[in-house]
Amino acid sequence: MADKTVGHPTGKRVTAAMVAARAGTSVATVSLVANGKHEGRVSVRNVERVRAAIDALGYVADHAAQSLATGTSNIVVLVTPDASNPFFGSVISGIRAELGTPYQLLVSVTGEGRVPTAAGLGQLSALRPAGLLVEAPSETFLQEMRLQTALVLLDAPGHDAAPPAVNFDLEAGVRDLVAHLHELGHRTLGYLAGRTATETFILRERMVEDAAAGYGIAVHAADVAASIIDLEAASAAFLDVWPSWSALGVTAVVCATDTHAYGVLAAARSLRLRIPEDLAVTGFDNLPYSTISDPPLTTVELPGEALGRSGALALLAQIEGRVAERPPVLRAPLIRRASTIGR
Amino acid sequence: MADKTVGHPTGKRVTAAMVAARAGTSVATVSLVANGKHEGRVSVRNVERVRAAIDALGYVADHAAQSLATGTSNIVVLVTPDASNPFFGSVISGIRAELGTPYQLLVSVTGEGRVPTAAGLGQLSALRPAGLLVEAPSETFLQEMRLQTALVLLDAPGHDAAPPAVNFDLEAGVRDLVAHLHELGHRTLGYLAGRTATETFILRERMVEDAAAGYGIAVHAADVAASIIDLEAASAAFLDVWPSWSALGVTAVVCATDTHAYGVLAAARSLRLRIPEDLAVTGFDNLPYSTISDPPLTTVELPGEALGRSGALALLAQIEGRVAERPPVLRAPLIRRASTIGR
DNA sequence: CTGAAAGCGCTTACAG
DNA sequence: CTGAAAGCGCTTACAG
Repeated sequence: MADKTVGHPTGKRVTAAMVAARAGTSVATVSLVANGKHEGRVSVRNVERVRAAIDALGYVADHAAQSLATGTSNIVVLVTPDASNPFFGSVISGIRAELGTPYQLLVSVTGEGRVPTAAGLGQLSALRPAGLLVEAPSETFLQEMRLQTALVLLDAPGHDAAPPAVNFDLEAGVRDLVAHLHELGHRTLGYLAGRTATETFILRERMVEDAAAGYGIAVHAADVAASIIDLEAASAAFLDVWPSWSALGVTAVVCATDTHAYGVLAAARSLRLRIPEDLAVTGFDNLPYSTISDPPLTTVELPGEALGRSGALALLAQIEGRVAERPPVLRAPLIRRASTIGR
Repeated sequence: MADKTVGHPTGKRVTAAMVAARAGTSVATVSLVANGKHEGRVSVRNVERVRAAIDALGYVADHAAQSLATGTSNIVVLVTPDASNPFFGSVISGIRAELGTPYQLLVSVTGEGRVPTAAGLGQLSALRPAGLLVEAPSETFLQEMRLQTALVLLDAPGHDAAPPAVNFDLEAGVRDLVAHLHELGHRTLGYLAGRTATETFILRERMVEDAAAGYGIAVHAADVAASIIDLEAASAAFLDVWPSWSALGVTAVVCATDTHAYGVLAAARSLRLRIPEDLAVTGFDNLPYSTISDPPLTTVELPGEALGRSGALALLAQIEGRVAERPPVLRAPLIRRASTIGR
């Protein structure tokens, strides 16, 4: 395996022409065999010779040439607003698990939670990707985005038609969350969110407010002045808003992500607030760390790996022209832990 | 910005020929201007007309054609063994911060902590990447890898010559860690590691053992039977090994990563072990979660973002043929928290 | 079944 | 300063 390049000086790129020469066929035949399109078109003898030559030389079709000739590529691009959130890692895992080897996953981080620029979109389009997966897109992004490429949205509530989107069923989870807090006696909530204009975050907040309204619970919102999801920024934002929230009688704070909630835990500790006695805290995600945080975090679980998997499957169906079933809506159950119910 | 494609039916890819037609020049001239190689070679008038046409049509050079013609591409590939570790996210952030817009970052996860296959390497090479960043490579990987591409290793201890590698100065951090544990009275350590054959993990273990030997401290090692860095797998591994460690008199467990340490925290809780009174726990990474874990985690900080930044800078120097200074060795300081010193 | 040839959309000597 | 043309390495009708 390690000596694939033996027989040819290293540094020389192996081309179809070299394979053809060795196999004693034309380049066309090499292409047919290399792409498995030889059934009934290439003699068994030549198929074998070409295969042997491919193996011996370690030939892999040049990606650029191939994609120029076919007008497409085997690159799947994941556009994501934020690489630092660990939720993102599980989504990648899920995508890769379903995508398999024929495709290369290109992660394009729009950066700092911002919308990709027109130039960025141009660059993406210039790659002629086989397909695009766009995570938590903003409204603006969706408008600017009109590529002629297979496209699936991940966590883009309100967009389950065209392009297809894999979404979470936040409704049930949020309802359970608010009911849970109500049952524990909370009547005034704080809601801490990131400042990104991402649909899914806007929706989380609205859903919490709607559910709370049903119980006559008041909700006071505050934004984290950071473009990415960041524990320390969330901490600072909470320290900032706590005096006013405290005066308003806030007894529980619902955070847009677990990471925000961790920030609140850290801040609350520095304020010597007891959790949940003085303040209950909840998140969204159910990151693995929520089991070992102090205290463990009550949260609405968002299955990132499943999101990635379903998205990849939907995209593959589209790429390969198969009839795509409507992507699933993923359950987002409430996980009750000590940050609301105590130990 | 949103109507860049106005004037031409959407779905039509804009080519240099279309730009040339509109500007009234040849394609060659378009190429020169688009690539900023027009100084003293294209009349001011034509530069302007081409630029106007490029803007009007929203032209972006086709990536495949460009890379076929030039023999290279603007893709930088990050090869990483594990996307689920949040440490990885900070490395990506750092890389992107330095790489800037001219390059596209392609993240190739070798998957499950394994070495990439020969086929995988072939696929990478077929992309003609501008450069490769390889995170925590295994020995095998380095042997199979002989691409004619700019290459920088990240966290590849013992490989700071050629290819260049950005490494952590683990020595000092580990020495401080072991001294710290010794000072607290620990004389028998457990060492919990992942099973991946990654150099950096092997080195961490050896360094701990060496430092411990200096103090006459015994070290008992155990492996997590999971190919990726995973809290729950680490938890299970610890539950498995604890009876024997306990019998051996282990009073502190050093973990190869913070994530492993979180697993130990979770397991210890289920065993009702008090930390650090019954068992001290430490990690490597200093993930943000280590401040809000129960208890907060003593750990050797590995600056992931800085790793990514330095790696990207070294790679850019190589790509652009600049004289590269030797990449820095990054400090990895010991962070003392309650998981060893108590509250 | 087979191969010569056109074409994908660029870049880059080259001749003018 | 300018453009015609070759060439990058494939794939795919097409003619045989």
